Amino acid sequence: MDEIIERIEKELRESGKKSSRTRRKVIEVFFSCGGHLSVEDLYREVKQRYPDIGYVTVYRTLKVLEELGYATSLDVGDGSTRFETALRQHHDHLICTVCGRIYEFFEPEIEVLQNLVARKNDFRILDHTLHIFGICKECQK
Amino acid sequence: MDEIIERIEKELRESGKKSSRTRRKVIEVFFSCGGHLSVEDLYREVKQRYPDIGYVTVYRTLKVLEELGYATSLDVGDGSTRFETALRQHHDHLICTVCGRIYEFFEPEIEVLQNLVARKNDFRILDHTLHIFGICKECQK
DNA sequence: CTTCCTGCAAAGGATTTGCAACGGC
DNA sequence: GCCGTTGCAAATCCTTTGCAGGAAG
Repeated sequence: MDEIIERIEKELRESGKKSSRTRRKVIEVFFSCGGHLSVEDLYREVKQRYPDIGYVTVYRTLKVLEELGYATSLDVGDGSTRFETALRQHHDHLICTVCGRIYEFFEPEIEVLQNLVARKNDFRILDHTLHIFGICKECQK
Repeated sequence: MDEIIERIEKELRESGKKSSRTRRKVIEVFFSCGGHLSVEDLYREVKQRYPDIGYVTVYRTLKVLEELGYATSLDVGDGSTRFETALRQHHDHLICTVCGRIYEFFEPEIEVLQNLVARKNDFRILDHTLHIFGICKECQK
């Protein structure tokens, strides 16, 4: 946990930015929460532990993390952007339209097929998102 | 073309809505354009042929079409929602991050694998979106 | 002491809503 | 005539920006 933050702070400095106390706190909360948080969600968590930190700072910190590659934004179609930590292996999402929960999966075969499709179309892949919307196990009961 | 509009108008009436001249015009333009239009795009097209139609009506008409299943919204990550006609077979998208062009593809194997993933997770699929971002053939030159 | 960061308020863009007039059935 | 639709303006939601003060290097 601390190593991650230190690595990020090091990269921040290397890219001409600064590592402030405030920013460190936001990053710390973000990584300790872990889920698929909206800015709103993260702000709420941050506020609880550090009441003096403002909304805009959370936004800007997430943006910086995304630039450095430590956060990934995803659009689940509910109007607000979600962010997740980008330290783990690539994965895709099962999104429950009833409760909003987000589950992750990784299917190597699908990845392979995507590359195939790209090659067939002379398309150079930079990124991809696969979102499966539906009803999760819990909500089917 | 006309059959489609008539089918939609019939469904509109059946679902307690109405089929007005204005709405018909918007629907007509939407289907004649065909691409992956933003509300802005469609509004511009509509305005050109029927200057009296308002922005909000385009929004609302697209929403109605989506409800009835004749339009699908997709988020390509550029801030505004795109809409496409939903009469064709399901397909996924290659989105060029340089020129913004959107290409379509369909890979049955991927569909099968998605169903497999869902089954493994006891997840009932309602829908899915697979967006591959990258650089298209044209823009690689 | 220069540059970046912070927090507030204010601006911005996309989308939705309230409301009075209008149009379909 | 009743109820959905239209168009305008205003409101709303999420996100970004301007700016003055504060902190980092």
